[in-house]
Amino acid sequence: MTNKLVLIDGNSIAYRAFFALPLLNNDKGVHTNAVYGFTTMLLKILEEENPTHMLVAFDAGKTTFRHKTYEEYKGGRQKTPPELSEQFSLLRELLDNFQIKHYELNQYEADDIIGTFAKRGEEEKWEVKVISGDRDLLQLVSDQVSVALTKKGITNVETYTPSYLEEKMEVRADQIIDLKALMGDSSDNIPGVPGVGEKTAVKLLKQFETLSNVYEGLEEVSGKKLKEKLESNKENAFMSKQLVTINVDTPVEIGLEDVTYTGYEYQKVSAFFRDLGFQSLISRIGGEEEAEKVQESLPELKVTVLDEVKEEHLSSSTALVVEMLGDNYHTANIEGIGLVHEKGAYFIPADVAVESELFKDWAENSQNKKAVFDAKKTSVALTRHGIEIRGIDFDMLLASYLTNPSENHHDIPSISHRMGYKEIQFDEEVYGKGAKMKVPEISSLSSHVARKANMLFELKSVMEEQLQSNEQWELYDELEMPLALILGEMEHTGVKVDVDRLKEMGAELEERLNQLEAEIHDLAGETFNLNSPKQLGPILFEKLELPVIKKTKTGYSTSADVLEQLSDQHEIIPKLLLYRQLGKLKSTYIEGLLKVVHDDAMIHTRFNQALTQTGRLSSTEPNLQNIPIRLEEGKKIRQAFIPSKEGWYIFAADYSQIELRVLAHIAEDEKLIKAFNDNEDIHTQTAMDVFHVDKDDVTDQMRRQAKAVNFGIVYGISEYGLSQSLGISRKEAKQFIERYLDSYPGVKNYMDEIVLDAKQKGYVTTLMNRRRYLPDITSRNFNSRSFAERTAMNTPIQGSAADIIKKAMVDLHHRLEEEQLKATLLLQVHDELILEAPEEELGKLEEIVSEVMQNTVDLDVPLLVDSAKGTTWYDAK
DNA sequence: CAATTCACGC
DNA sequence: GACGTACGTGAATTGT
Repeated sequence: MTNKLVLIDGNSIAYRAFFALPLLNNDKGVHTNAVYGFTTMLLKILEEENPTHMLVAFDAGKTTFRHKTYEEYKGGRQKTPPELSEQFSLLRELLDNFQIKHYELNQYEADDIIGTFAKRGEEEKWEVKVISGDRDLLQLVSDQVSVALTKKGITNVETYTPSYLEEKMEVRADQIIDLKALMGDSSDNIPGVPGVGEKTAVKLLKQFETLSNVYEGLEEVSGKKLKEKLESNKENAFMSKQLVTINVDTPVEIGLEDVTYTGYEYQKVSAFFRDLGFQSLISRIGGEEEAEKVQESLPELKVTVLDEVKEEHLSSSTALVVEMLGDNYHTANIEGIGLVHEKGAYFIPADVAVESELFKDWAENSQNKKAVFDAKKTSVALTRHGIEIRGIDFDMLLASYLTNPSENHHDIPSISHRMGYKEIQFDEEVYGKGAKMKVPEISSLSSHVARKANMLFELKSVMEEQLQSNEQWELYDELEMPLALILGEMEHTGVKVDVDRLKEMGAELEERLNQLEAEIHDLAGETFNLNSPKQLGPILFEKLELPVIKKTKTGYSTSADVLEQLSDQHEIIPKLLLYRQLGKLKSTYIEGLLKVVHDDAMIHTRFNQALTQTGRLSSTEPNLQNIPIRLEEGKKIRQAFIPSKEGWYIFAADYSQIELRVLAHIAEDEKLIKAFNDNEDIHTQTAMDVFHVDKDDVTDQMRRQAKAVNFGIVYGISEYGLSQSLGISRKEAKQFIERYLDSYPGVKNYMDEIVLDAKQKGYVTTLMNRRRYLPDITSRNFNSRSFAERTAMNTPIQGSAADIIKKAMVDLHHRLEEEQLKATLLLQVHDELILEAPEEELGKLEEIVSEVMQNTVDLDVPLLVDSAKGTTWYDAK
């Protein structure tokens, strides 16, 4: 079998990839688009070509031997964008991980290195393939050497063989140099013969074969002008020839034997992809076989699988992993437990652990310190098996989230890899994913779980130090850690649902939806899938000829704001809007909730405490933070949320305008502070200040607009966003914001300062030192930078509000225990807390909850709390 | 199974 | 002046 040498023009492909792809940012703020594009190209080559030898050549430095011939060589070129140049080191890392040789040589270009290797490969009668975006390389084409040029995009290439080249270019490969010499090349600043383009050059070469022949037979050239041009640019033409000629005898210090390619190691490459956030590429390179190989190659970790737990297996300072497959720890089975401490690494199968009195006693003793990943998950899972874990003194999940919230993968393997420990596999590699997820045999399982515990054991102190040095220890230790256990209790307790009521509402909705569907089909004159925007679009905008207001990537937009603008144009529109509204209620809230109700009519959501960039919680399966409230139809869903015990009530307490109060406090804006101290209606106050009118002259319209501006401030929306929400022009929106900032100089000052501060430090912080990194704040891209600036202004506001309510939860939990109340927390919805309590506690509860929430922090403005009780969530208003 | 569109909350 | 515009979760459709 003959050898196959693949030569890649590194710079050229990197450039192509960079400009073909949007400027991707990974979550650390490093641009990766060129690396990504390069990688997809590389993977394609490896799959299709099966090379035995491979080399990626790069240009070195700015000057080359060609500059001696012609100083202006490549003159006038735009300098490489910094967003690209910063990717070259990653590119080299990529190649190292793939075990592909890369090379550059001072004073020479990538072309010359490629030419030299192509020639050497040719001499050995190897098959050679060159990959580039640079047409100059076509001069290398021969019977042995083919050249693939990138077309549009990056993975699309056009492969030139001698015959294809001749057909396409109308000259032979050996004439390419002369062709270029005549034509010149504006991108390399090569003059050629001015006035001679591709057409003329091809014509001349067809007639004369070579450049020298053209000049020797100049008399026979047809056309007086052309003759003159050739005559007077003879020197340029020959110099150009010299410049475009690839040096096939470059003094490279490596030879063919140095570019042997024998394949790459799955583990290395997948770890690199994981670091860069190339998730999609991992599955592309990953096969089960490779995953198994990796496991064999992992370094030893001696794990003892226990069939009985004994004293000697336990320690007062242990890393503990309670392993479950799947995300939902309210239902998932425990597969086993990993323990690592000074005496060794152990794996306890689930049934052994759960039945062991010794293990239970150890776990419930707070003197035994446990380092875990996800304290909430761990405690809920153990609680389900009758074990109340105490003494958790480290949560890697929270530590990782607090030190680097922008990271998307807070799991033990990902964190370990980021910290430089690669001797652990990803869950996906061990368990598979999706439908293929399964528990492996015990040796793989125990080894993987023990390795996780081992990483906890190894990394605890480093991560703790990081929290300390970030001044986030208090945030971690006194806020998030205690909160995790409180949230765990809330989740485990669950919320009771009136299933019959839900079903009743579902049946009612069903009827109304059927009726509406029939009416809409009737009005449209045909039946179609009402839930398909793709089918609805043509009916509204073609058949019924309604004006097109907005388009999406794939067709007409039929979103609510578009439909609202059309609502008096056709009677079908209001019906559609109603259909959508009711359809949403039925599918998401009725059917969605029914799907997750347990047999005992309880719902157990999961609060994600390590997800949002601002510090807020989120809620899943189901999301209980977006149960309808604005429209009466939807609000009725809340009638299905009821107390879990007879004679109990739902009790709800919410902060009034917490974000704006936080803004007043951190911006130290006197006017805002005064407004809150005087307990003014804040939107009316804003309207008075922005429009310079008296309280009595504030119209509903003015208050509405002021409210939208306040909303914009709190959520960090742009001028565009404000203009959309108010239905005004961007210019007007801009004026509103300016008038707002003129009215509140303290706020203006804060906004300016926080952006400067973020630029200088690279991150912003909240009241309790939560961080958000903003790498884009110095971006030269207007959009990225603007977004980062708005985020810098908004995150301290929203994040501090999140800090405050979290602290209120910790304080309240403590207080409820202290007062020995039966009342218990059920839910948190960003600025409100939902509890349930027996009737006799309601009076006391109202007092306590308000007091705790209002006094959990001391701001320059009062925090106001509204509370209410009811026999359902709906009635607690 | 992933991407797209839409809609709900704060 | 263009760019594509608060953060989340989830459902349905559609194309791979």
